[in-house]
Amino acid sequence: MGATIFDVAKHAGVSIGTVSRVLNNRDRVHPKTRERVLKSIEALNFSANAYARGLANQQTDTLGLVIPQVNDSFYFEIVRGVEDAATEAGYRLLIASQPRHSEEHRYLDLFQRSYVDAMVLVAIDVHIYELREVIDRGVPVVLVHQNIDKSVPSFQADNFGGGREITQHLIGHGYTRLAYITGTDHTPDNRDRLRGMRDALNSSGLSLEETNILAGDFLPGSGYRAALELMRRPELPHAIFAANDQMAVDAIKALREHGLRVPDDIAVVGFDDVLMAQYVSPTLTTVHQPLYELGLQAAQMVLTTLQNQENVRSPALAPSVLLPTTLKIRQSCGCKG
Amino acid sequence: MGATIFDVAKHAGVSIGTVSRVLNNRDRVHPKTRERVLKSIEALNFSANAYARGLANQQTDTLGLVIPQVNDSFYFEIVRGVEDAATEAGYRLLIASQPRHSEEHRYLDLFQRSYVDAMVLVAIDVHIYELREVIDRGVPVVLVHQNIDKSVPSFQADNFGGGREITQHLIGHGYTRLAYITGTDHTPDNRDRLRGMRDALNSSGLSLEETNILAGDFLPGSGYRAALELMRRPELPHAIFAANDQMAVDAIKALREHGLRVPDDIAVVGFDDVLMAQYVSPTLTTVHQPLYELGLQAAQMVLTTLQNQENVRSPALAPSVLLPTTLKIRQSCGCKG
DNA sequence: CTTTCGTGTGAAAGCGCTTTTACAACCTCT
DNA sequence: AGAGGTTGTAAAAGCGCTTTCACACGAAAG
Repeated sequence: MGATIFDVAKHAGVSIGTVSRVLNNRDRVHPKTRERVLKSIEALNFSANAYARGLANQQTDTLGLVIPQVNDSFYFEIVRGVEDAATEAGYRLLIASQPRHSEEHRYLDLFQRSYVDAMVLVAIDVHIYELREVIDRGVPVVLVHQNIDKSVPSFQADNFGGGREITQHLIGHGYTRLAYITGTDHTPDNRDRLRGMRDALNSSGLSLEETNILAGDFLPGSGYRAALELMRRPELPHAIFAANDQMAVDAIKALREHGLRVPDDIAVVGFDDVLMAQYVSPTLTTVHQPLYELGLQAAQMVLTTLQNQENVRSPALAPSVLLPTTLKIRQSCGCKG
Repeated sequence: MGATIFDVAKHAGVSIGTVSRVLNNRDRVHPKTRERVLKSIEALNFSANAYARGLANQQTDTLGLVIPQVNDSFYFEIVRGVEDAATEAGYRLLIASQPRHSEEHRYLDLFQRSYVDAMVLVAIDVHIYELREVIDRGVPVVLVHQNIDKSVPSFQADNFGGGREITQHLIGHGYTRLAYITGTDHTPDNRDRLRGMRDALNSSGLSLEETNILAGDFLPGSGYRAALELMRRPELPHAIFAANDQMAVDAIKALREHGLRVPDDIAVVGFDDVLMAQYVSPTLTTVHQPLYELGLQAAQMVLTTLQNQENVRSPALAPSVLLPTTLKIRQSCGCKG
């Protein structure tokens, strides 16, 4: 048990009120008194109990972060961004994770008890009315990698733009017959990437045949199966665009196992730019997502909202920020590596 | 602002003390009264304020976790383990990160203010006297991937055993001239892996020549340089053991760029079993570290200590747990893939 | 020399909860 | 029927802090 504000007061020969005022630079305290209090704080190695403070202040300087429970570390970059923003602003970071598509939202209760001042939700399936409840309580919320309602601010990578850009790149190679391996169907990530692909094709007078859309699920295995399926066809596409790197790598594996050369016989590209993309052979052309930035900016936004208390509950200005992706040109599309 | 215990009391027609007793299953409450209180809690959607509770209880059901600020996501698996253990035990997780070798320990102050009940420190350079202060305050601490003092419990991967095992495997291939690319010199990880390697060699009547120990730093780039250095020698070693996968992959890159085939001309193995090890070509033989388990068990241990308050401050029984690593045999050592 | 005003500080209430203390109400014996 | 035990509950103190309120003091004004 460390020293309390009471100990400091006694040591400095003042009242606890004065110590508190020194601590918070509230009101005016005589310079000499302040000096004395500061010395006592130093001497006793005093540090104000955040919980007592939270109770008295009705705010806790704590940011709640929810991330999906995934077995890869894809989301960790986002956490780093959020952590940096929180630390920067003098906030603590309380973390909860939960299964990606769980209906039960433990963290909502957790965060309510813990009185987090704001929340960042990463790729979490949540209903708008649950969020409204939180927001109406004065706790600003921001979504990352998810966008369920216009009234809740969100930060996402520009999946559409990324999908379009990488498709344009494939078209630039002269490929006209393209195939797409989908992610889980209902996710906006998957849909937007596909939309981007279609947009690029259409702009070039090309189109994506329905039969060249292969069902995948973002997980390893489905990329492999999709490639097998394509190889059963009389005619191979020129290039495959997989909704994420994991499936792209898997597809390449299947193709090579059947004697096809990538990118010479068929090009394959992915999405995400996971670390591994640089190390597979051939190195994988893909779209980089600004994960760190996403986390950083989302957290900064929500903390700023908090500081300008005014508009927390105003659904009016809920920006939906799209951060640009970057095309990472490597070997698997046919470019020199 | 949610309902308070006072609101519940009024709604149920009892005193707040009774509500508290129901909440904590303390003392006996008449079944009928309990029922009534429970209903009111339900009706008002009441959830006890964790901060008020923390203040009254002098404990906060919060576990503090410190992880190094690294730009790769290597430590994320540990975080998952810790998070699972915390959730399981009904604890919240407060996360702080800091530069790997920073002298300044923000988190100590942070955690003191926040009154975390226990702390898990991952790969953090910290002085024993700083920890003693914390521990003497009754906050149990456990170290992961670090072991600064016998009086503080720690969880580590068995780097020695892992280094020995993979070296034995190389020897089994018939390789006798081995080289080692070091990590940052002073880390125990690096030292133990090297010790393990030496041990295996000595047991087979072999030895590691000093000139075959190349200075690396765990970072990409140094593996590349070390391989270049080796290729300048009149005679190549049969195999290279790099202190981590990153450097191993980099070394392979350098070797291949100079026309050497891995593993035919020279074998290369790593340590860590990062995700990428499965995707490089050739796939990388390496040592898997039980990261999730490390985090899980460390957190479980520290929370158990907390529950059996007795021995928190007793330096007597501070177990130093070594979790076994697993050899991941892939292609880069010369085995069939 | 009294009145007014600003300045600095102490006393005390309150944040939401846990826990101790005290005491009614009801039983169970003799 | 009264003494002695249980049981269930209310009342109140306390956790460490912030903040309001009031007030003492000295300076400026009348």
